[in-house]
Amino acid sequence: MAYSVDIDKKWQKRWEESNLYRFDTGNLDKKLYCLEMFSYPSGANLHLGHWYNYALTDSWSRMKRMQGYNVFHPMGFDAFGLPAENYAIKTGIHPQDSTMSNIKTMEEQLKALGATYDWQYELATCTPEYYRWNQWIFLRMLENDLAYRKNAPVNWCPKCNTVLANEQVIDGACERCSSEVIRKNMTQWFFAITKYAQELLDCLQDLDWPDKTKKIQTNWIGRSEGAQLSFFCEKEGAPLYDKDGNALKLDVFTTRADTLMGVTYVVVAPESVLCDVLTTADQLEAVRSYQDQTRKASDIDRMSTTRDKTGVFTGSYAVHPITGKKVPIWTSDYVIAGYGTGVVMAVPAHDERDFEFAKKFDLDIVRVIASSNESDDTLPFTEKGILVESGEFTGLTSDESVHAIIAKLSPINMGELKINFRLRDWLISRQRYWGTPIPIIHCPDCGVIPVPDDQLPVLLPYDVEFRPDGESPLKKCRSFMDVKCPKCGADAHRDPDTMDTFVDSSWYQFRYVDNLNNNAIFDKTKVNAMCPVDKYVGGSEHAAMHLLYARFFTKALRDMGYLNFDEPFRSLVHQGIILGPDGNRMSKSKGNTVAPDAYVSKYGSDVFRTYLAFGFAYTDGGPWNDGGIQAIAKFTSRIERIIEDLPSKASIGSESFDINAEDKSLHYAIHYAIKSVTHDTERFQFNTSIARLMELVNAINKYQSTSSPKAPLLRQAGETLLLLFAPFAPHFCEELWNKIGNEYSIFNQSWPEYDPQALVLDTIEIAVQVNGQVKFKIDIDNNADATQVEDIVRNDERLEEALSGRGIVKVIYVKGRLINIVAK
RNA sequence: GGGGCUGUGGCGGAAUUGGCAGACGCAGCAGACUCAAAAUCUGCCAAUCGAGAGGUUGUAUGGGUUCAAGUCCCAUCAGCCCCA
Repeated sequence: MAYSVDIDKKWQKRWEESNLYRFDTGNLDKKLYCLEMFSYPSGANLHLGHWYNYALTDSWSRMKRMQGYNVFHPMGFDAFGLPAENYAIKTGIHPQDSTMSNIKTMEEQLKALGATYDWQYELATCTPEYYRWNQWIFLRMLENDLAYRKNAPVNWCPKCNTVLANEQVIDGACERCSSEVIRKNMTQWFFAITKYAQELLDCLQDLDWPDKTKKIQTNWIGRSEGAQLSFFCEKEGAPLYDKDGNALKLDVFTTRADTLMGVTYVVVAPESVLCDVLTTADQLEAVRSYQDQTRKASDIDRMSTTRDKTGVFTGSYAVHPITGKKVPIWTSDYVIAGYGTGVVMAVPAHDERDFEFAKKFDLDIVRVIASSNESDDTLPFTEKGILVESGEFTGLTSDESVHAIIAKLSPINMGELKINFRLRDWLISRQRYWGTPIPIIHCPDCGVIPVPDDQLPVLLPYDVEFRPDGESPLKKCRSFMDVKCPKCGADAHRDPDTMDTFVDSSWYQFRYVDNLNNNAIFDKTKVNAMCPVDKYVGGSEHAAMHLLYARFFTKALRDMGYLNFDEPFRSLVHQGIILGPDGNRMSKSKGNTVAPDAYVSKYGSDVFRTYLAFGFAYTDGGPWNDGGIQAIAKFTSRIERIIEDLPSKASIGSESFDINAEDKSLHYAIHYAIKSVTHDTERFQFNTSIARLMELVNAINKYQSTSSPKAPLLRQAGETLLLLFAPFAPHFCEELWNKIGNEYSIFNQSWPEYDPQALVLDTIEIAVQVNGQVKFKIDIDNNADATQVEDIVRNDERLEEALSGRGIVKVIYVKGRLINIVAK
């Protein structure tokens, strides 16, 4: 029977019945935890991106299995999230119903892919058995001061009366009704990821992760060394005090404390509380209207350096900590409340944005830094240099002056060296239904009260109203909201928000290991034995958020005593993106999508999988090409023919035979294929692995047509070919392995090992270069050393012509590759 | 705006990490088998000059380092991705 989707089904059934992929919990010494990022169960079928990620990582793990590793390869579903809820608003179909039915479909399709998943370890984040532990972690974070509440801005659509996620805001407008989105403050929950900022940065270097991912995280964390300086302030002619009666200080963070003497004004973010405090009665109207205006701008726009500068004077003044001089306090949207302290000292002479702002509003510009090396220092001059016009600091270099300035300010508590991180604490509250309820009760008397552990899970209610009318669905659900205070018994209400779904995916890699545990989040011993994940594969779009959050959770759980390692994912690979045939990202609106199902039913899963392996550089991806899959179908039928003609086991006698050159060359081809396929597959270079297998097929075909092919050698070649190809085309190879009378299963066989001796050739060809340019080639003995090779070349008649009269200056021999003659 | 990545034949892509550029495949061309077609097999296939042997140029562009650069450095151009 020729290979088809029926062969797929036949072996999928057999594998399942024989529990071939059941993980062996008894042999953890050789465990290997291989994990792909789990998927969101969307309505559509498994798409090409899923196949590309899952099928090829499966090939990798199959090789590992054959190499003797006890591979743990689970699969699950990232099942909470916005799309299901939006779908419910549109169609009235409940997120739970649509999600559960999508999961069912995807399970079927994942099985059709023919992967080695052990489905006993499956999980779905939307089940109470899972999200209960999100709540449990939240409570532990709360106990350990890693969770707290504060006011933070949300995107608010005034027409829909609802909070929008960032991805629902398109060009500053609501994706549903197109009205302008504004920023609005709400009290929300945060996880204190910034407490781990330094460790998250420090541990990066030891991870086997792509450099660019590490770089993205480094930038995301954004460590900068600088100073925090303080300014007292005056409003309506009198000093300002805070609520404790101390003089109010404006703290600013700067990496350029050396420019302090050039400060000519101070800027506060319009949305910060300080802005309201500082605004004088005269300026109130102007500031209010400016605040309204900036609520509409996104942070990205606001940080743009090309944007036209806007701003308003608050009416108050800051007092320079060294000169005592008063400088005006402005508010402008180029300062953002969430970043640093929300206040900056402006030094227009030495900062481009300050310069532009000062020009526009006619503020003073005072040079305090001059070039130290005669280079052009036209203002704004943003480099370091020598201080000028800086009183006692004049003449110091920028670096020296920072220490001098801090030395002066630090004793009076007006300045200190400080490290600042760009990383912000993680806002986890979502004003949404389809997520994990936050296990908090708000009591009018006792305040914020955590739900006791023994009352978990706080179940997400099923009967809710999805109509968007300004209230989150949970808030309208009386049966959910109304609750007694666990402390005093008074009427209280639950927190109406749910958690960001990144919470779910921050620790699922640990839950897989002990997914059925009803008494604990997971067993510590099991997790310590099975984790961290040895190979993690998923899209690079998660480089910053998911991967950082999961690292944070690991460290937090470690410090709370629930596990004892530092990092969740030891080794990481990102697959590329497969584009439509037109080279654009696939999308329904462009009409360039490619659905795997049609190809799988036409050619079988293995042809499709192999094409994915062969057609692209795995980490790059690239445009889909229909022709390529034909080539793979042709390739598999060539293998089928080779295997059909393979000498049977019985026909192979034990008598020895003389080895001729053709035998030797096939023997070489076999071992060369073993070596390169092993090496390339290990590194996720699937395309070259398949290329080497094609070469082996070519070599076998060539050998078959020689005068006296030897049966044992042919048999060995055929079997090796099947073993090496099995990870890519598992059903196909299992079928052929069975057909040639070998025992079930091919995946219980050992991965072939190459014999280095087989790869040693008697003679090799090397290139002869003159000044780096190849002139001719010579055959040399494999063992020849540099002097012997040089002799051969010097005696070669072609050399004279190549030199064309020049003399030999130097000779460089690169063993087995080339010899370069430097001539003049 | 900031940050990151990529640039190699008609196409997808290789290149032992600084050592013979274009492996492997697609498409194309020529041939074998066939009454014919399909399938299969064999050969050719970067550009340019040359009948040929062979020469010259060539990895986005311009410079640089090196005995040697697709690979390292600087600048420019183009495309793609990310930004709580």
